[in-house]
Amino acid sequence: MEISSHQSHLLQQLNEQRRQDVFCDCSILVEGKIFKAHRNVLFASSGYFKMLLSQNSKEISQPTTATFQAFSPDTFTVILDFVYSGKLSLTGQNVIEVMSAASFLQMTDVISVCKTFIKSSLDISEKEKDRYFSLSDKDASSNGIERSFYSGSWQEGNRSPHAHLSPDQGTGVIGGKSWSKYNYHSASQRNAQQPLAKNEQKKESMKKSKHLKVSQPSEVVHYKSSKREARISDSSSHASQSGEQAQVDTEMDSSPAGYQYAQGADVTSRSFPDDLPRMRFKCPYCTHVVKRKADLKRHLRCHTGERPYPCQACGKRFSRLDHLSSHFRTIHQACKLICRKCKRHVTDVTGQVVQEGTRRYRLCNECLAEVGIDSLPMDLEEQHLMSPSEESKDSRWHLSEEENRSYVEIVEDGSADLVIQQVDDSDEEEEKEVKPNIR
DNA sequence: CTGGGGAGGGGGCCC
DNA sequence: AGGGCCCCCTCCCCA
Repeated sequence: MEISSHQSHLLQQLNEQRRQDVFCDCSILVEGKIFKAHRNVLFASSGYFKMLLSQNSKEISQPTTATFQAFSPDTFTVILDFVYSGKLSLTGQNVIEVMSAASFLQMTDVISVCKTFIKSSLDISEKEKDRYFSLSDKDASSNGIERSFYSGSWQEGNRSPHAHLSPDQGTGVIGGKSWSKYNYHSASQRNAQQPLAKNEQKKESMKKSKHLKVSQPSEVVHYKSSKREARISDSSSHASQSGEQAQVDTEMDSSPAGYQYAQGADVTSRSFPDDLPRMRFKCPYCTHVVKRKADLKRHLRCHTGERPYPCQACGKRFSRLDHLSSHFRTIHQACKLICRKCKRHVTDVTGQVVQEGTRRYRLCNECLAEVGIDSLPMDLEEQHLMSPSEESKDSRWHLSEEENRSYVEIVEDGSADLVIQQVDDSDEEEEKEVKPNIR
């Protein structure tokens, strides 16, 4: 016969003992703050403590002390509260640090919940954007053009975005049902439903497979092929690891100088010399370590596949605003003062901008003559396309009815019609509608 | 088949 | 913290 309340009661009792410092045989020093705990509980909860305490098991009569500077006392409070209660108090502000700490402490359940939390957070932010575009879609649809791809992920399963618990509010409970109610879409799944210019679809479909792979944590070790990443991975001998847990374990085991499990070891000071920044943020998906939380947030997008910055002109989505800006300048604004044909430097006088579909580039007058284009279009409708940076300053991808219409028309117009325009480098660039107008 | 160029993408870091 | 720039790498296309 099993009494179901026994486990929770036992944990409750242990937590009470911890709070009252009863039978605590372990002290954890985090940035000067001392946490009392029970060796047994820590041993059972954390791979890190398991290693640490098993090394010191012979000295069981001595109280164990561990010192951490890799995370803040607040973060460790969240971790320790989880260990003694099963409840993980995640917020949008602390999730990165908690995940980083959990990775350090080898607490895979916590890592998983953090990942789920981040995913749900990304889903919500994506859905908020999607909802926005969906609202804009009504404008587009009213013009007779369907753009159902943005709202597709919602309709699936009749879920409302508001049915989701906000990551900033919720508390996940491992082993409970609090998280199971979420039915997440991976970023790659979302991508599959997003709009693409016709000429991009083939390319994107190839890249999607990459993203699908990335979105599977168990395969992340195999994801990177760049030399840069290889360099990072080399330091911890990850080549043969296949699973996420194995990866985490290896990080802890094979670091040459850091992560040593000695009594009272100041792990961070061994890992990072004094002249380096003390706080580092480790990616839970790979071995990458960054100095700033913002950089980790940015890096995480390469694992989640989140692409929050769509190009207004062609619909292609980017994970970073600067990449979108670069794309927009290069592809749609013809910012390079180089003749695309002969590669010579051109000016407003010596060259002109040529428009091919949504793509714009420059040709020198000689190459223009060679191609056989010698006149400017006469009856182009005006089209206003803000650069991504201007757009983000303004209304954060807000599409007015007018802009929305022109955007949709451009996306739909995949023809390779050539349109020549006068070079206009002013910030308030007035672009012309794409129309077949070349003889 | 191969080399060059364009475009995309990731990291570091400054403002 | 976010934006943006620079650098580097990879992939793809094309001659």
